Amino acid sequence: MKLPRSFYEQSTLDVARQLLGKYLVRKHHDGTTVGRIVETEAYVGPEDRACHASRGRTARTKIMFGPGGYAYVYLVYGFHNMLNIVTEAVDFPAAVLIRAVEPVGGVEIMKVRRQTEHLRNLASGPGKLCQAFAIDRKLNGDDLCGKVLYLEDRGEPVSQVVTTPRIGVDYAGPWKDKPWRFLIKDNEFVSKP
DNA sequence: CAAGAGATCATCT
DNA sequence: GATGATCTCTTGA
Repeated sequence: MKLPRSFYEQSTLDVARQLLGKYLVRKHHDGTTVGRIVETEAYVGPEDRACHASRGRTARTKIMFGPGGYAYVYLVYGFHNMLNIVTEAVDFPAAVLIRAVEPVGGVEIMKVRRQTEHLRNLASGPGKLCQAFAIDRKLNGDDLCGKVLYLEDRGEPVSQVVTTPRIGVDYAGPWKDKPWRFLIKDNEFVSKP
């Protein structure tokens, strides 16, 4: 049920695709929050200029050079935390950004954290999702095979998957057009169609 | 509803 | 010193 290390050690595009329909579980002293993943993006290796690790191994990116199945959490724009799942083998830097989930458990906690009553606005975007699930940089490097933050397979197949270019990476030159964003078709909880 | 501005800070040059 | 893997609010039809 809980996804094992071997799941994360597959190729990044496969992991990004297969994460759709899986469940994100976050244990916190306020309570547990659970969401069904409906949108992901792949950031693949040293060549991909949209991937932070394309600028080399630094204090921030070193986690991506480690083994799969660890959390890479960082802050963008001074406000928003982004949750990524490190993939592939040691020394191949890659990760999958979790962009949106459908709220499933702990919805009341999410409403308080997000200051909204609207289910569709709780976790429909990478920054919103982190706020709803109380994920911040303190979770950077956390082991997803542990007990605080992990993913579950509940045996639910995903009907149809759509791919698009990734969001917000116009600076990435030829890499910006790669169809490496994955969404569940017609799902109302994605960040944008 | 669509478009645009502003917020704010860790990270790398 | 510049720059984001974003969000929210305001503005104007």
